[in-house]
Amino acid sequence: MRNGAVPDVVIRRLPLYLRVLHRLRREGHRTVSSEELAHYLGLTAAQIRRDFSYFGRFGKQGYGYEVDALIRELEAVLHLDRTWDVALVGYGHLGQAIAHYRGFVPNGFRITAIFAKSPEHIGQIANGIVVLPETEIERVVRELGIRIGIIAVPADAAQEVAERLIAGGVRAILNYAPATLHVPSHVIVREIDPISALQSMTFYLPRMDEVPANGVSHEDVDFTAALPAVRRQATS
Amino acid sequence: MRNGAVPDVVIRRLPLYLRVLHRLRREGHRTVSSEELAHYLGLTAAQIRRDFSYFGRFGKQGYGYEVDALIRELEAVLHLDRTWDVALVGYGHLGQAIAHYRGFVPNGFRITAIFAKSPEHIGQIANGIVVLPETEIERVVRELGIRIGIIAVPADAAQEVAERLIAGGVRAILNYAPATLHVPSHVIVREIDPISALQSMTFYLPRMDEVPANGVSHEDVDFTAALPAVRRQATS
DNA sequence: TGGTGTGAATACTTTCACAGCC
DNA sequence: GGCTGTGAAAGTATTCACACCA
Repeated sequence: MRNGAVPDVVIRRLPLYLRVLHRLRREGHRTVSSEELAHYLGLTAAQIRRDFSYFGRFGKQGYGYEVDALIRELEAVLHLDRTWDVALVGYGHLGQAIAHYRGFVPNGFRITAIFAKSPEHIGQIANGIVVLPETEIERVVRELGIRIGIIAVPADAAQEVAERLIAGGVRAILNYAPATLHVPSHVIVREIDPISALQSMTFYLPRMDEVPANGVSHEDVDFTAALPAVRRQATS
Repeated sequence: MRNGAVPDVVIRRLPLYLRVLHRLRREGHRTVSSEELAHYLGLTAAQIRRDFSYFGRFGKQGYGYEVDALIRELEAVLHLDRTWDVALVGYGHLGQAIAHYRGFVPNGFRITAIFAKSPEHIGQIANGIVVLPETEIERVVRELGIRIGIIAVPADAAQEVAERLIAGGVRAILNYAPATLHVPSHVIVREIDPISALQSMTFYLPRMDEVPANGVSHEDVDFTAALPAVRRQATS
């Protein structure tokens, strides 16, 4: 296993493990079993043990995993034992919301450059960062050594922005634009696409507005014996 | 699998097909081949034909697909030949951005109820909708017959909000909170999680100069096989 | 005893490759 | 000739089930 490739689907689960582990640590748990983790995440214990096994033997038989040590291991695997600078492109409604989001820093990311096209946005200041014109992307990204970009521009501008980011040295793109980016194979892209997520859920909803006569009422529902919907999806 | 016949992974691709098809129609294309669609989406032609084959025979041999007809077929499959009402819970930074997003309506969704906890938000008006207290969720969602909810509250409030939405009749949840929701099996959940997306990409980024001394390095990982945005490059 | 790590089995997804039809 | 739809094959991912160990 050591020399083999790690499936991307495994990599995408690691941040979810970290999220739960941080919560457990906050709540004072010292150890955790694969069974408990599975419960919290709506996965199976075997899957969690298998996932960890790609990277090492983090557990102790008859005991489980030490929360603290496991966090350190997984953060090292994901290269989260440092802070990553991020370039944000787009400063409309969405871009501004992203620029002001307080969740990046505690999770290892820091927006250190912001770019916009519209003259009304350029020169504004967000969290102490001056919004620069998009023509500066390549130069600034290169000078700051930024490897991660967030695209929050309209769909028809996304490809061009991606190319500028990549020209400046970006290797990972978080794409909020509803467009498929065409990038070279050394660049990774993840999509944030709420419209697609909604549109894929309506498949499972009956067309009619009325609640079926035999529908399940909430009193019948067992929220603790979780069979979370997480299992039927990957990422959004 | 909720549906029993069609894999969820296929369902999640259908909105992407629709997105490209709408663009093609806007640009005046009358027909399209699986090969072209594959190119635009970074998938393979065989995969696209296979996906469509779960729902019918939409193409014409030697010819391809009629863009217009294919859009209608896929929208019918996804139950997008109507408008879906959506309840939004949370009216902080994120909730407000969602409430004002103009992309829902042209894609079949309309926010018709908004709920918040904080007294400073309750009573505000967004797009003509009064922000109601979260205690009203169950009653209002039931009275309006809403089946889709968007959760944009802090992680530690998300489970309770989900339960209220479900109690009111919601069957599909778009969850922006960084928390795993535990829901009964007749409810579907999709996650919007930019932090996890970022954290899973850093795995593939070398830490500055250094290559991990042991463990799996990014070169061992076959992400071309897992990442659509990357694979297209090889195909084209 | 309780829980890990992992071969083997199973389940799922994608791709190949080609018959068939326009 | 060109392109779909689909059996069959190949490739991935998950789950089972148990040896083994603290």
